[in-house]
Formats: sequence, structure tokens, C-alpha cells
Amino acid sequence: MTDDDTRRSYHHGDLRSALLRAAEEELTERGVEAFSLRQVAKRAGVSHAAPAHHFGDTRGLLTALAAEGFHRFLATQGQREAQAAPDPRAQLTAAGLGYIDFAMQRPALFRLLFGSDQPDFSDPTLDAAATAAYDHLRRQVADAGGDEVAAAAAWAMAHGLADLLSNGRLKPVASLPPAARDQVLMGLLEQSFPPPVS
Amino acid sequence: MTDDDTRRSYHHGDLRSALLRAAEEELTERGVEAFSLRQVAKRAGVSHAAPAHHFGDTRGLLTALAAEGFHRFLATQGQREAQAAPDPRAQLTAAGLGYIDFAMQRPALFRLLFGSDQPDFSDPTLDAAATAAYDHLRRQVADAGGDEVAAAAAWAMAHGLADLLSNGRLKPVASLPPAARDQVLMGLLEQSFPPPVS
DNA sequence: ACCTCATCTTTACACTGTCAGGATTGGTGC
DNA sequence: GCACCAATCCTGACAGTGTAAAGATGAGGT
Repeated sequence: MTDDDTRRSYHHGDLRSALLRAAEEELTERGVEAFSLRQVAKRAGVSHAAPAHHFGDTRGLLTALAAEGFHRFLATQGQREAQAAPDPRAQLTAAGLGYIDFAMQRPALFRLLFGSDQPDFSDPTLDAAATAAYDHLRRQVADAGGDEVAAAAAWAMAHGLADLLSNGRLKPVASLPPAARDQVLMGLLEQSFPPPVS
Repeated sequence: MTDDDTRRSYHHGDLRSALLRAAEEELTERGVEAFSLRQVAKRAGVSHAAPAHHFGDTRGLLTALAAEGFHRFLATQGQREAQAAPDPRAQLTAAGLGYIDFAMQRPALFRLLFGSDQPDFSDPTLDAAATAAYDHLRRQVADAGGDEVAAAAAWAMAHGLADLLSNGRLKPVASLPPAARDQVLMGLLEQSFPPPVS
């Protein structure tokens, strides 16, 4: 009933999502490897044992956060796809650009999704979210007339660029102005996908 | 003086390298995220504060381990290069195969080198080792007549394949028999490097 | 022979994740 | 309207972690 919708008296009201928000803040500030459950609880203004009831343990919280992360991953790709031409190849490279956008905008979350064994990837919710992202790629590759090897090529190039850029290891590319950088990245992504038989 | 060369009375004798060995065992068994300094000390048969004098703190130990890891990374690439034809393009794709070999043979160490912020990459020794690996790639790309964008392409493809494979996310490729898998990977690596003007 | 000092141990403290048990309330059946 | 129940949250405790300080040990130079 207070004007502050995140704090009430005893029962929080919507602590689950508040913890997810706090967990993402903690993740972006301290990284996956220094992630602390107690700090998340403190950030949400709640006792250190409160998260247990909603997520079980730390692994459970990071699993839920990863599932949400995959949905946002697809959403970020969708933004690029919406601005691209409707033909299959343009959509595929747009998805690649979205892949890279996500990695550079949220490096910690990206590492949680693709470079951590903290989340439980056998969890049904997380597995569904991750599979949805993978199926999206497969569908796009199939629409563009590619097989499984082509899918591996497109995925590896997008993932390699995203991972290296988010870790600051591709300075020559990262230091380019945004427009020129997009141009270079588009060229690399398109090159990774074998052109149609001419 | 005992027949066991890892344990003496009080002064160990060669504790620094013994700790590095133990640290790598710990790393491969528990991963970067569950790495424990006290467990490393226990593994080396020494008190939990002993590593401090040689490496300062956990970060220091993992930094030294990462530096050693980069040297072995280059050595693994060298094995593939030795078996390949001497022309620049063949050497470059061989280096890519070595990149992937390393990631699949030592996934935890690979993650320490390329997907962790535990090591201090501003440490002179580690920086030198990492720079040597990067210079090796640049040299090879230059020999093959490529520019910085070509280097980014080759690196991203090799890194993307290595990272995805070491995380078990490219099942269709990983489940191939070794010879066929190498063939597919070679094709993808060569494709990432723009062919010479014909 | 002795003394210095690098090496290693012991002790201590703050912090972490997780478990057990107790307090507080929103909602349901009567 | 009321009593109860179960979900929610808190307090307290324990083992394990990293790191700093201070004491023990002995190898090597003088």
C-alpha cells in the first residue's frame, strides 16, 4: 500500500522478480565469478535466507536468470531483424548482429548464458529457453537454404565475434565507429555463410 | 631425500611448481568457478597459507597458471602446424585446428584463458604470454596476405568453434568421427579466410 | 658455529552458501 | 467475523572460503 512498490512490511509481495532484478545488477557489477547470493538479498532489502524459498539455492537463482536472459537474447536479435530486409540471408546476418549486440551490451549475462556452468541447463525452463534460441538459428539457416554445417559456421562466427568483442580482445574492430563497425561485422557474418550457388 | 619427490620435512623444495600442478588438477576437476585455493594447498600436502608466499593470492596463482596455459596453447597449435603443409594458408588452418584441439582437450584451462576475469591480464608475464599467442596469429595472417579484418575473421571462426565445441553446444559436429570432424572443421576454417584473388 | 631470512605453519577474522527452527501474515473454510 | 493454515520471511548456526599476522623451522652464507 506504500508508494514504494518494492518494499512492504513483512511479506514482500513480489520478491521473486525483485530478486531477479537485484541478481542481474549484482551480476553486471561483480561478474559471474564473484556473484554473491547474500549481496543479492541485501540489495533487495531482505534477509540472506529469503531467496532460498523462491529459488532453492544460488544455482537455482542463476538458472532462472539465465532462462530470462535467453528470452532477452532473442529479443535483442529481433530488434536487428526488424530493421533488416525480409529475405532469409539478410535476416540471418541481422540475427548475428543482434547476437553481438547482446554480448556487448550485457557481457556478464552473455557469459552466464554461454560460458558458465553455474546455471543448471537440464532445468526444463532454462532448457526450453536455450532450445528456443537454437531453434531460431536453425530455422533461419534452413530458410536460407543451409544445412547443419552451414548452421555451425554461422553460429561459430557470430559467437566467436561476440565472445571476443565482449572480452575486449578485438580492439581493432571494437574501436571502429559504430556504423563502420557494423559494416565490417556484417561482411564477416555474411562471409561465414556460404553464398547461394551462382 | 625421500623417494617421494613432492614431500619433504618442512621446506618443500619445489613448492611453486608443485602448486601449479595441483592448481591445474583442481581446475580441471572443479572448474574455474569452484576453484579453491585451500584445496590446492591440501592437494599439494601443505598448509592452506603456504601458496600466499609464492603467488600472493588466488588471483596470482591463476595468473601464473594462465601464463603457463598460453605457452601450452601455442605448443598445441605447433603440433598441428608441424603436420601440415608449409604454405601459409595450410599453416593458418592448422593453427585453427590446434586452437580447437586445445579447447577440447583442456576445457577448463581454455575457459581460464579466454572466458574468465580471475587472471590479472595486466601482469607482465601473463601479458607477454597472451601477446605471443596473438602475435603468432597476426604473423600467420600476414604471411597469408590478409589484413586486420581477415585476422579478426580467422580468429573469430576458430574461437567460436573452439568455445562452442568445448561447451558441448555443437553436438552435430562433435559427434562426428575424428577424421570426418577434422575435415569439416578444416573446411569451416578455410572458408573464414577469404581466398586469394583469383 | 652462528645468524639471517626465505619458507612454511598456526591462528584469527570476515565473508560465503545452506540448513533448521521460529516469527509473521494473507487467504480459506466455516 | 473468526480461526486456522500454509506460504513467506527472519534469526541463528555451521562448515568452508580467502587473506592477513605472527610464530616456527631450517638452508645457506659468513
